[in-house]
Amino acid sequence: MPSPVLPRPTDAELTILRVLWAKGPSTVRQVHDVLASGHAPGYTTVLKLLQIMTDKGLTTRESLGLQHVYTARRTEQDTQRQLLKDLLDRAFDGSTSQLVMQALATTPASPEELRDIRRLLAAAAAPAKEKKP
Amino acid sequence: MPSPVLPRPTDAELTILRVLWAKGPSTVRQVHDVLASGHAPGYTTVLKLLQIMTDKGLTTRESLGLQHVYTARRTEQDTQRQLLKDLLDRAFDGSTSQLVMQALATTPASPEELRDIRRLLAAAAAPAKEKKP
DNA sequence: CGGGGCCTACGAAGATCTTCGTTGACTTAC
DNA sequence: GTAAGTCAACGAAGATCTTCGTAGGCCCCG
Repeated sequence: MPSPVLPRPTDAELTILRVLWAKGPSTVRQVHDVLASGHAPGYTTVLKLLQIMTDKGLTTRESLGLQHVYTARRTEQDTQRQLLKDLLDRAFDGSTSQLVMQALATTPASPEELRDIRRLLAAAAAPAKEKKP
Repeated sequence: MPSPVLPRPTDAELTILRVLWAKGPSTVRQVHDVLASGHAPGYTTVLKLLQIMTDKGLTTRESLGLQHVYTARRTEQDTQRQLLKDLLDRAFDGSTSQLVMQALATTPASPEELRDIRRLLAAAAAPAKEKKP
């Protein structure tokens, strides 16, 4: 039985996870190649991180011939929510509205983003209507 | 001139900062007493953290007789924005609207919060009216 | 067969974070 | 003036995070 509650991914782990989310299940080589840019970790570093993440339960691993294919265990959205929840508790005393306000104050959202958010707000305000038959 | 860019506070540091924000400039003793609950760090731990934070520039220190009084260097809001910006870049690919949507999806905001957010949205959506070229 | 190129595994170094024990200085109470 | 309490400083232990070097296995190409 894996762990029911997964730890918060560290910075380096999150970097790896983002590749897995973007590219889907990948080998160490594939992840490493995607990250190949200015300040990229070495191949064995990526390998080690994926091993550790698999130990922690953040990823799963299957053998494909010689290589191993790693898959993110939680979706990007779930992880985003976990990180937000964590930040909410640690820095915003649980106040979602404060968090949202600071977020909007920090980066002036584009009109499209504002529209999206407004739409979401409308949905959040009237969740009862979303009942499925 | 101090440091132009302060490091992201760690978890334990944030715990201390929250006390400083809530109570204002405080001595080690005062911070420690506020934290006195189930899983609170010892006195010397709080002291050490405040020393480190002062080294990093997260706090400042003045002598008051024998004791030292520590003050948070950045406001709570500034720090919240820093943390949000950081999370935005690390986990949301810079998309504020995605972040806001996840935040709202995670914790169903209360009607009051929704109203606050809507009001903020209105303000954010119409900043152009303030500008008169 | 033998070498070069893949791959995983392992261990360990170095950095950072969190914690606290101990020490020595000063202050107050007897 | 001595004892008990409070305080800052220091060092170091233990945990975690990030990085990589090295070793060994497998495969293909000559």
